[in-house]
Amino acid sequence: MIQRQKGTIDIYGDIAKKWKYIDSIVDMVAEKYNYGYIRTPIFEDFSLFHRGIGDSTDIVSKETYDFLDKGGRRIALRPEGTAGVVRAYIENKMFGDPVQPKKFYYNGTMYRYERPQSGRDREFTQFGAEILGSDDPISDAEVIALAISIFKMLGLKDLKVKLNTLGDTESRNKYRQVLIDHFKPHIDEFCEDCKERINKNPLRILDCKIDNENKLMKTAPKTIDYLNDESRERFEKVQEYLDVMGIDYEVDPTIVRGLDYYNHTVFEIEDTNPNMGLNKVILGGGRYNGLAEQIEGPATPGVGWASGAGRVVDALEAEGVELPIDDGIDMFFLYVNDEEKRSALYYANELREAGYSVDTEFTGKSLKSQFKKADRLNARYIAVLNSEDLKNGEIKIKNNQTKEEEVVSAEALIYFMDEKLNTFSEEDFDIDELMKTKKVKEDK
RNA sequence: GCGUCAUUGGUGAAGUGGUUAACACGCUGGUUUGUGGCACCAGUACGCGAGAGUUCGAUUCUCUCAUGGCGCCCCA
Repeated sequence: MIQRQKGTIDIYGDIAKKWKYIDSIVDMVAEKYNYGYIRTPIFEDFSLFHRGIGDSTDIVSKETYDFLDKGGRRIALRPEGTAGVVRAYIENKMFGDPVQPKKFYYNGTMYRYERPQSGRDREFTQFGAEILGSDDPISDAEVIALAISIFKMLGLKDLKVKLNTLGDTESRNKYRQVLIDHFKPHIDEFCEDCKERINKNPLRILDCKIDNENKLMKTAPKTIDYLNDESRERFEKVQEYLDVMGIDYEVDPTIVRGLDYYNHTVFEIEDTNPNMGLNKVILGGGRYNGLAEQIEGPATPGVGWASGAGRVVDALEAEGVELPIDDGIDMFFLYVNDEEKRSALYYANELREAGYSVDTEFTGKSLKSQFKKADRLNARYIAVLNSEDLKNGEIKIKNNQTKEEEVVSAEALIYFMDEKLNTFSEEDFDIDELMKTKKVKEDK
């Protein structure tokens, strides 16, 4: 049997509804912040992700899903969204657009060639946002605000923003050296991986799970202490702007990005719910002023983030958030004979065009099993078609909650549905409650 | 790439080197010729991830592969 590829998943049924709902919230909130939807190719030239030199070059090529196409071109499936967006910005000369900065959001599948494990598949979905063309800290703050808005709108509550700065290249290099000087004399006390990391990417020692109790970790120098004035001021501004928007955050000196094009602001958002397990980070991002130049475009400052949709689903699960996913259908048509079947088809079609969700029997099973099916589909009403009734221009409709049955004129079927399903009841809208929440907002 | 545990029907799963692979849910039909969700009865794996080996005989033992879970590396 042909099975799906390692590290891929099929999304369908109720889970698919969740994903669609998340997508719709991302769209809605991003549009409110005036971010434009961008869709870049899933495959790109390998070198887009394998540019230049740096600590992480080996890693990037090791885990990139790449291949030679029939023309001998080296193709990579995109491992992340940012590089493609920056490439598109440059290639389409969007830097020439009079409205700057350009603000983008995307949502799509990404690929990494690695062994699947908890929360990590080979094909996975990320949504993300980028601001290109602004070096002002307001953009750092806004992009974080957008992320928080999306998560809040989804119903997540246990959110923690962790913020740090890597400073500019000068500050970063200085810090890097100080860090090496700090760990090097005692590197024997650390794990094998850290002994590697001190040469390849010393910042990542701070992330080590094995050595995190080592006293040198706590006494390790902090990036903040090695910032030059410009970098420090910028970091303070980012915090100031977050304060203005009332966004809680925590400065965490251990937040570090693996890739070397990051500078200045870096951040992560965690879901702190105890049910989350090991993978608490649901979003990561930062400023990448050097990236555009690395891919041979005009120097363009940028800041953005990406969030794994799978992790967000996990977070919703962990927090027990009930998504307002409308399941169930308005009407299910039952029939037995062929004449009734045609009527089912006719009226189902009519109701669908009037905007109702309707289904009917396909397999011609017993009435008993049709009732069961209607229940499974969570039908609010069941129409039991009967030749006798149809002759009189009538349809028997059963309310599947109350089990009450009434005979309705077939002509007035849509009117019947309008009356039953389309009216606002007092319970749907609690005006006082709405006003109360509005007031609280205004008081702030 | 490394380590580790797993893989039995539509689903959850039990199980043994040897005539019929439990049990439950579900599904189909019937009791009840076209108003169900209850109850009872019956049916429901030419098959135990794939391939090879050991054996008189393997779903059960061994090996290889595939996939999954967890962890490591790495994490954009």
